[in-house]
Amino acid sequence: MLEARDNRDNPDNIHDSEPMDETRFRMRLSEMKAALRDKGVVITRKRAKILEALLASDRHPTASEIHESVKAFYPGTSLATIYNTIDILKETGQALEIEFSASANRYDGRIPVSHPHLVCLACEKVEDMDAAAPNAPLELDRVSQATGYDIVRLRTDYYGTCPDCLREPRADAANAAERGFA
Amino acid sequence: MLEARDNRDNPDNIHDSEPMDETRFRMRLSEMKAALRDKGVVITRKRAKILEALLASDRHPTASEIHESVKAFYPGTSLATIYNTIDILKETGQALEIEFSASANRYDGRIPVSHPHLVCLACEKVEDMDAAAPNAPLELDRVSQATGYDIVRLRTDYYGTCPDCLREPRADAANAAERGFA
DNA sequence: CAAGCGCATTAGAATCATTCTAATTCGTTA
DNA sequence: TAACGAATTAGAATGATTCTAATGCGCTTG
Repeated sequence: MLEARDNRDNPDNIHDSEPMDETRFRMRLSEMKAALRDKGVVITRKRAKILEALLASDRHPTASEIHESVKAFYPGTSLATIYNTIDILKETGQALEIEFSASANRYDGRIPVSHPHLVCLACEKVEDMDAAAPNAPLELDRVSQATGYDIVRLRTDYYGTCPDCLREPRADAANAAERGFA
Repeated sequence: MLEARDNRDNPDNIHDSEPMDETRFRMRLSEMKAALRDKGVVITRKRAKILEALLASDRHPTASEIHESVKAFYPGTSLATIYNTIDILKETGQALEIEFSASANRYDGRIPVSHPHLVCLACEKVEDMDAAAPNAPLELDRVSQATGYDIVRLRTDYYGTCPDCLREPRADAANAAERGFA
């Protein structure tokens, strides 16, 4: 998690955009597989690749970005399979859907519980913000009691321009395209 | 319309779902018109009706709900006109778009600055939650400084089931909740 | 090894909100 | 009244997602 930039010295750092390290990646991957198997879901090779693509990206991939990743290994893969698998992940609580209407939805398999996101309007990437996450359950209770709602999920997103895009501003489209998911 | 629930006695009440009173409605309406005219936008009769429909609804209407309202007065109105006017309202900062990918976007013309919403997954209505709004500007600064982003907008939504739907669960309630947001 | 069952996968069609396009109409001003 | 630009229109286009119906694959059982 802290391999590229070491920002442990900065107490103000409240977001986490680092790639997962190998250990964490593998742990989370088998956690996901176990959770699926518990529900009777068969882990096919394609499905395994979809889980890997979801975890490997540090940008919160869209369905079609995952599709591209998987097709590198299994060229004949259909988009429908990606959506099917994502649905299973959502149903089993193993992935979080971050909804956008202007562009494609993005998915978080690393931290499948509600937490704040940083959304860059220039390059469209989505980063996790860890700081406020622990408060979330308390917050749900507080709002439930205050409003009479039965609150089950909280969405908190901050929209703006990320440091990279602030540094080298370009046409939004070009910038977004260039930073395409691998 | 909604029967006026009197919840002034409840100090815990932090949401506001009441219809606007006549005075507030008219004030906000002329405020919106003035803001548009300042930008050189002509207020046609249809556009005026669109603004009224946006303000009159206490559910944060969708484009097509506004369309239905306006068609009662001007039957030939096209959906494109609704979207055109909404675009102008967004551009001039007079309406807030609440994005959903699973269903149609909803719009808030009453409080056009970012504030928390309560989203009912059963009946899909969106209510304002006033409590935390004053903190928003500070929050943007805090997050900007902590993350290096230039944060311009904050979205906070609570998803759950509203008191009305908790009281009388409908057949499609569970269905909508499941499909809507995982 | 063969047969059969059920889930996984597929291509392509369908859906739905939204945006675009190009033509027409309206309102204002000269 | 003429003429210009903005407003409005119907319908086509778009793009993400979901649906459908057929096919394929892996597993189990005999």
